[in-house]
Amino acid sequence: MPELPDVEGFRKVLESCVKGRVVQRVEVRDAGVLHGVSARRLREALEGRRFTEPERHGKWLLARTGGPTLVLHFGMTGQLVCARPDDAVEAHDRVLFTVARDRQLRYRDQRKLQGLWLAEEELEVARLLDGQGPDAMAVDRAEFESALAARRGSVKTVLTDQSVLAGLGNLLADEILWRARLRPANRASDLTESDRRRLYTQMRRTLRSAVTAGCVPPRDSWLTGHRDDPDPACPRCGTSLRRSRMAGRGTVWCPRCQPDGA
DNA sequence: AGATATGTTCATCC
DNA sequence: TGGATGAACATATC
Repeated sequence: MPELPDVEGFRKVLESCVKGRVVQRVEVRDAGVLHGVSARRLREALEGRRFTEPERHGKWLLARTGGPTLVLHFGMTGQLVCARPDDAVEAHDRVLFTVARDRQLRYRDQRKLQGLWLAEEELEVARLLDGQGPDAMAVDRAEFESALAARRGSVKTVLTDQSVLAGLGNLLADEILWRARLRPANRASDLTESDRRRLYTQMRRTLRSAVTAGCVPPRDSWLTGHRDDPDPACPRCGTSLRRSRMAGRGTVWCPRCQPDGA
């Protein structure tokens, strides 16, 4: 699930569910999601602290407290849900944060590919986010264009490289490239000035809608709405979509709308 | 049984 | 050094 729009949705969950509230109890049900911190230390560090304004960078989420910062990454299946303490605990609820008699934040994750970190100080936050490129939502046109121009790899690989641009995942990259009419395998450094401008514009538009939806919506008019069709057709021109694999990730594109570069 | 899945990291080869 | 590829991580579903 989680790409930038999903994580932005989780940031809003933090904002509405726990911001301004004091952590009353931390319950670690599966310490396998903790990185570099014990369940005991996590509890000691957070119980009694008040959550402040949460932040997001790319696919990383920072739950700040004024003291230590809880840093979250959701891998492919993680999510953050606002529940009530007496709601039944689900199989994949890994850590529970009770912040009121009727409010409990839950880190839920099936596959445990990523998880939670505790940054005791700002320097550790910086260390965890070290190597992340500019956030895809916040990057300006000039920065975006120069980041792309400097890379020789395929444009899809570059878009999903978190050290170039933070936040885009597999679905978003395919969606944006389809809207910008660029073939994923084209080299980023071969894009023309107008290709790059179009790509930036479409990235913004796509992100705006997806953030509103809280995910990359599988709408009929979007490429993403057809990824799982048995014989997918381009929602724009009806041509059969092509599938391939790039850097180990399933890639979908329209051979007609997204012409071979060069 | 095997392939696939929205992520990241590490090893390896060119 | 960059870039491409594949495996690994853990688990569910088609």
